[in-house]
Amino acid sequence: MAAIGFKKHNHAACARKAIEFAEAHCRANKLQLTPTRRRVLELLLEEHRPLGAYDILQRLTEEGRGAQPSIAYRALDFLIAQGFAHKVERLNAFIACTQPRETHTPAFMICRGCNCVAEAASLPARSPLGKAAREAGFRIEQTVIEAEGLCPNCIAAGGAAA
Amino acid sequence: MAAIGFKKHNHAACARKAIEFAEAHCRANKLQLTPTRRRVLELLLEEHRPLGAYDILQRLTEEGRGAQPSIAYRALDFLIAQGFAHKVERLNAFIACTQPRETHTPAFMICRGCNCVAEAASLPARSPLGKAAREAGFRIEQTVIEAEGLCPNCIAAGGAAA
DNA sequence: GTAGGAATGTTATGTAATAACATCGCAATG
DNA sequence: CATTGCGATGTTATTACATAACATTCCTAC
Repeated sequence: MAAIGFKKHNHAACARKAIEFAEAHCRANKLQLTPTRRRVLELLLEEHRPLGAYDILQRLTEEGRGAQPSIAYRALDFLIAQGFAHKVERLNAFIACTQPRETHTPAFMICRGCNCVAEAASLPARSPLGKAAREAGFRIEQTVIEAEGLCPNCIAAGGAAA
Repeated sequence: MAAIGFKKHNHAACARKAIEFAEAHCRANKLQLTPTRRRVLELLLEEHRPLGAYDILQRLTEEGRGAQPSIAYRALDFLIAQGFAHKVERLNAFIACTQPRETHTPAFMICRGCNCVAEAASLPARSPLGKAAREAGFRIEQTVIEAEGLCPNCIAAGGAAA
């Protein structure tokens, strides 16, 4: 839980924190937060919306960092592996992690009105899914938990056929 | 819960039941279970694995039912809308519903060892996600709940680097 | 008998992701 | 200081997934 949710907040500060966390994490684990990787993380942090890999690629291209899908996918793979970003399967798109310091299985709330996404921490073990898995003898390694609907702002606005 | 799980079972019987249910549902709601729609459902029911849209399309083509993606996607859209099938977002693939009679939000357990998938019924309202949504004022309309890991058979087999 | 709606046919295009292989730069080691 | 190994990039090509847009067919209801 503890979704940072759909409230306004200080973007610049949250982005700066995330970058600092990534830097520290990479230093501590001898990983390279290379310019492209760092830039992709910055791009994701500028939004609380998911970006497609090709949106990112376009930005990179405009900035002269190469025009091939691999460029974007490789950076994204790294960011995801380190927990700095997540893939939103429902949208085939990517989003910066808003709570990178905790080990977590992210859960997303995707607003179909304004296309924003909030991240919550899920606890798979406690969910009905976790229970079903135990009963079935299934060993969960990763989970995708995504809800689509309307955020409070869009509900208030009577947005998108609420 | 109540995953039909990873056990062996009578394929033919479960497929027949699902088809019968679909027929009845369509009759009751004046919907057309056309030959292509019916055939796609049958194809999905032959497996407890997800099939890609293009896998299905290939089968349809071999059977002389047209070779364009739309054919497959339209049939799948119909089956999904009626709850006879689901999309597994993680795999960009489709699977027949194993519990069509209940209104449900499906949850999937995807085995990376044998590529089989079991369906469980999730209860979004009771999950951590449901709680987070209530706290955030988010109105859930649809959920994607998917777990990836190893099924009991593959664990027993020491399968795929268990 | 013809108007409307649902389903299908068909062509084309758009979007997402990966494969495969070459190269570069750096750091550890002998 | 050569060389080997590895992680990161560069580059070309291909594969996979999905939808747009428009024509046609077929049934049914008026």
